[in-house]
Amino acid sequence: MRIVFMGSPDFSVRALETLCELPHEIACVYTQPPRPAGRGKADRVTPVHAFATDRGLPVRTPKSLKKEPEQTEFASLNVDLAIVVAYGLILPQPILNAPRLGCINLHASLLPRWRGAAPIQRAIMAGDQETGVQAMVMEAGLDTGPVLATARTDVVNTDTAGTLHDRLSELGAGLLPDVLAGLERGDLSPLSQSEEGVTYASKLGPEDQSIDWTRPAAEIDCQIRGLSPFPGAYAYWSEPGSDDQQRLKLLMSHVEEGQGDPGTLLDDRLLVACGEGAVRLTRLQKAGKSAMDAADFLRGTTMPKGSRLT
RNA sequence: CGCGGGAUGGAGCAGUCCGGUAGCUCGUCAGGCUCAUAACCUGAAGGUCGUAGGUUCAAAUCCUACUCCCGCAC
Repeated sequence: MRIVFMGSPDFSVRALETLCELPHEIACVYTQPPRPAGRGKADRVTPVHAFATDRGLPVRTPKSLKKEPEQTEFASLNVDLAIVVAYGLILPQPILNAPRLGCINLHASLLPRWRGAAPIQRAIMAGDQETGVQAMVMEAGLDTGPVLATARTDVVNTDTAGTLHDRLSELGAGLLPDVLAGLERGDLSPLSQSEEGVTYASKLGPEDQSIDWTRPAAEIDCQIRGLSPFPGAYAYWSEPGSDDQQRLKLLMSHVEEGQGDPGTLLDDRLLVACGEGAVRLTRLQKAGKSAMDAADFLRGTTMPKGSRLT
């Protein structure tokens, strides 16, 4: 088949790599345009862009697909299928209609749960025990199309958004060979999504990152792991006798017994009282420093029992 | 030219302002002790102080350029 791949972040790269190994022709790779990002202000190409360039694949980076010239150009590729994995642009109906077999999307949740932007993080933050990745037929609605294939995985209490991201990326790529073969034969049976259990994984914002210590420990633990390693949950702490608050990024934790005034350190080894129970911080990062495990962190920073995180 | 922090034995840090024998907590190794819930005691090894120049009798420390890491913002 002649295929267009559309994707942007690291999550998509694994799928593109798999696609390269399959006996199909990649007509073009669409990805988000280079933008000023990171420190400095240099334009950065997306991970998909970098990978495609490396493989010598043609790349296009339109800012939008809503205008007719882009749509015409897309249609003129005359492809059988578009595979979309975390592309980051809305595909208008003319685009969806252009490929002979339509557009399929890989989405990192068990739909209809966690439709939208940040399904991996939201699944952990909500304490889901299981999640997965699905291939679906794209429709105009946001992640509403019928499902073609599913891979499931348990979410364990040592998972972070990072570990889950890597696993789902791998599982998603693994769905492609069978899905493409099935589409080619025309013998897949798309399964409409349930109308119940719909949730939306809204984009992460600053309000998701700050910790409310009055919440139960289990929820805070999920918040910390769901935002790790990126963008990170954070708390403020000031050394005893000092007024400067320093921002600490909290990257890993687990729930332990304990109770006290929410936010108070219950020992000198990073056990923090929550509204219900306590969390032990096991990996964290000071501003300007690299992330480190609790044991390393405590060699250079003393956080005595009784001091407070806010 | 977005703002800012940082690089010092294996780990995490102090020392830099005010130049003068490289220090702390841990780890490692050797010996001792024997139940101390992060065991303890004694001893030892281990560092051209990110790189390249410059100033100086003397540079981790002052000056210049560069590399790499990170926080914010985007």
